[in-house]
Amino acid sequence: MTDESFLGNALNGIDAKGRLSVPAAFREVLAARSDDRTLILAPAERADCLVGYDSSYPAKVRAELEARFAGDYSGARDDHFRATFGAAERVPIDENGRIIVSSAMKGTGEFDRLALFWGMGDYFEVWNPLHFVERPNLDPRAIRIVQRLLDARGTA
Amino acid sequence: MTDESFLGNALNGIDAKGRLSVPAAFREVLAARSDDRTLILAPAERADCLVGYDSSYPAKVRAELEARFAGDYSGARDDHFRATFGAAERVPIDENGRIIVSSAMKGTGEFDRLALFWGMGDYFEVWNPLHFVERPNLDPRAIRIVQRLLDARGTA
DNA sequence: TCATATTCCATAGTTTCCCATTGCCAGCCC
DNA sequence: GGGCTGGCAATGGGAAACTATGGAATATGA
Repeated sequence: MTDESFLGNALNGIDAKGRLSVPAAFREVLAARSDDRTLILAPAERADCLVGYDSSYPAKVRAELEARFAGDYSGARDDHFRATFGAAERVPIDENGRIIVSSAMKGTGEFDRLALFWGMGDYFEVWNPLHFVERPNLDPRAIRIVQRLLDARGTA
Repeated sequence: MTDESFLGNALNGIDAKGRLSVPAAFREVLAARSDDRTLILAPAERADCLVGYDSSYPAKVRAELEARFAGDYSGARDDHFRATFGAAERVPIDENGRIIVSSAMKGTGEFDRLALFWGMGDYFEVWNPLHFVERPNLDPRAIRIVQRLLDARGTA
């Protein structure tokens, strides 16, 4: 089987109802990894963007966290679980391949009208493209890709 | 199979009669985990909030506690069991998806008019949102999510 | 009998579903 | 090679369904 990694990128619009098309290439990877039509969205740990996974992710993270905090009955353990699960969402993908970006996620990702999907191998990120291109220390070739996508949309 | 974890969050109102809507997403997880229309509410062990879970979960809690206190025949062990089980309640979910928050639980969770549901993977928490946002050492992104929810309600 | 608690019904605001439209790309035929 | 054509991806709008919540009606108990 082909290795199911999230590759590539796409710039899609968020409409007035909060609807956002998931790129077809990513939908295929999601379907190959777990066969229900949902994905998991969560705040990224080190950037103001979102991360997306297939729906097998919560079980994996739960196992990891429980191993890591085995025997730890402190509040720190609880705070970790809070940040991991309470801030994430399970989002269904509709017949047209779209998800609804809740207002909470819109706030966390600081989106306005556009969302940039960016493959990260095991998962993908969803950015406000305007933040992406201003990120320092990022490969300038990646930034140029996004700038061309923005230009193709008509400038902003 | 879809992994049934409690993910996400919701801020709902407690009305004059003590009625509180359980978020639909959590109701689905509860139903998937144990098909009766009730949930268990209990004081949280390490924070001034409540924890909620489906009715198959107490057995798991008991197993965990027994492992944790294996060989411990002190009063501390008994006090833990007292706090965990005696103070818990089984609460029915009505046709509209609501529960009644008893005055005991209102006191334990220190609620006034609003209740914050927060997913923790295997279970969920119910907070007075004003306490949640003041919790030190909690991920600031989680706090911002709740602050936005509070703002959306009209400030308090 | 009165107060308290519970069930039932009503409604407003969203959200979800369904169908239509547009634009792009690939392949095919001429 | 140029142009036609078919399929799919992304997007837009309207209608139906559902969530959260308020109030009224009925039961329950002191």
